[in-house]
Amino acid sequence: MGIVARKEKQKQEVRSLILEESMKLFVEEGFSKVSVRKIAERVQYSPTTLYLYFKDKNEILFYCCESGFKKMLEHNIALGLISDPIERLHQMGVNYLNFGLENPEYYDLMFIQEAPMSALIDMGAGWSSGDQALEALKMIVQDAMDKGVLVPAKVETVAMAVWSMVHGLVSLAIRQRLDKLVPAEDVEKTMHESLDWLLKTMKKA
Amino acid sequence: MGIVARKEKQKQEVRSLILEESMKLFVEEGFSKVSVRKIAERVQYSPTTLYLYFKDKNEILFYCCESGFKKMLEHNIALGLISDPIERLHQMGVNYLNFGLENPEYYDLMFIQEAPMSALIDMGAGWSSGDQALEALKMIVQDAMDKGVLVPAKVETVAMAVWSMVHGLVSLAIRQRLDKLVPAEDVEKTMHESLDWLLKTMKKA
DNA sequence: TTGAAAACTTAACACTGTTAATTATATTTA
DNA sequence: TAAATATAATTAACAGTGTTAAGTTTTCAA
Repeated sequence: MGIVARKEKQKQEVRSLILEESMKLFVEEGFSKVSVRKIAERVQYSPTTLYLYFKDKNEILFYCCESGFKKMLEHNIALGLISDPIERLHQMGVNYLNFGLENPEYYDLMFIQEAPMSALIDMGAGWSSGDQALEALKMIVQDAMDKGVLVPAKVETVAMAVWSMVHGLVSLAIRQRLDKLVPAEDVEKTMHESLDWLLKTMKKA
Repeated sequence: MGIVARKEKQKQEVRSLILEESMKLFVEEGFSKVSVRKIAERVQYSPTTLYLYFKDKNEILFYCCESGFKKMLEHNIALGLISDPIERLHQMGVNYLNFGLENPEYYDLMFIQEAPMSALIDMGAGWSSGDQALEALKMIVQDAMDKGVLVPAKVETVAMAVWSMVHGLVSLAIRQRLDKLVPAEDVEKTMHESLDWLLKTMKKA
């Protein structure tokens, strides 16, 4: 049965190729410019062939999204070295802002577009990579409370607050809303100040 | 010159009709289902006629957005009655969450989609209704600091933090992300708890 | 070498936003 | 009132979208 294994491997290679080229298209032209036909042209297949490898466009977007999470997790590798929970949470926030601002197209896909979530529902699958990131956040918050540097509260409540805050910053920035509050050239600086402010404020006196 | 005035009035009536029907379409079918042809069918005009009244689809979206802000401001009318700045800020946040959850299609248009902002740039105009809402937020924050119930900080920094937080909550909820953190049936409750937590945390001891 | 299975493509449908050219309808002038 | 002119609205068309069904080519086992 070596032949069926090889075939399977080839199939996976085509799948990977499609996803790779899709993501290049994203980064180069932005979410709204990505179309099935353009992806097909890049991988040198007919547009309809993509439907032999993926259920629909949403499913392609979903898998791109997944690799966005991998990219994001890389940012957080060095995080374990920081022992102070508040400092670790702070650095996690800084990483989040930087990832979003440096990879707006990825961020859009992962947290703003509804297409990947629709695919997820269609597939009946779980949001494994996203869940992983959320678990990490909850654990840090829990740790901070255990060590008494955070006022005790429900973990989910605080985690939701922190996540919403950094997501709000990034998504408003990406969608050109924050420059209505401060001049465009001050947006990034003020975003970091807001994050600093939150961490300072929530730290137990 | 009575005749030219009447003509102008008629033109405005058609414009209003187009916008009204556009918004009905929004609420009924959602942002992604709104098309120039569907709007045209509703107002009983040919699709191309809309281009005699608006530059393009983005401009229609922009004006719909504007009336979304009007709707939002209505929620905040009773706000002036609350004298305690923290309590007022809190109620403003509650109103924001409720508006977003009750009018997801409007919210999408106002704060998530990029189309209205693109129109704004094309038109060279200002974000008057949005600016108004942001000014109100800044004033409350300033007031709270003046009255010593908030730790002094740059007003823009705190305003950005608060806005980002509530926007993060609403936009993550709308885009089905928050139910990855808590069960779907607990989302709304936990959103309010997060807001409560923030206000309690930032209040000067 | 033949026959079946897998991989891929072509043609088509029903949409999308938008422009140019054309027709119909008022309004103004002779 | 009739002809000329502006204004308003439409039809036809372009280039694009996601997706499905039917047909073709290629690959591989008997």
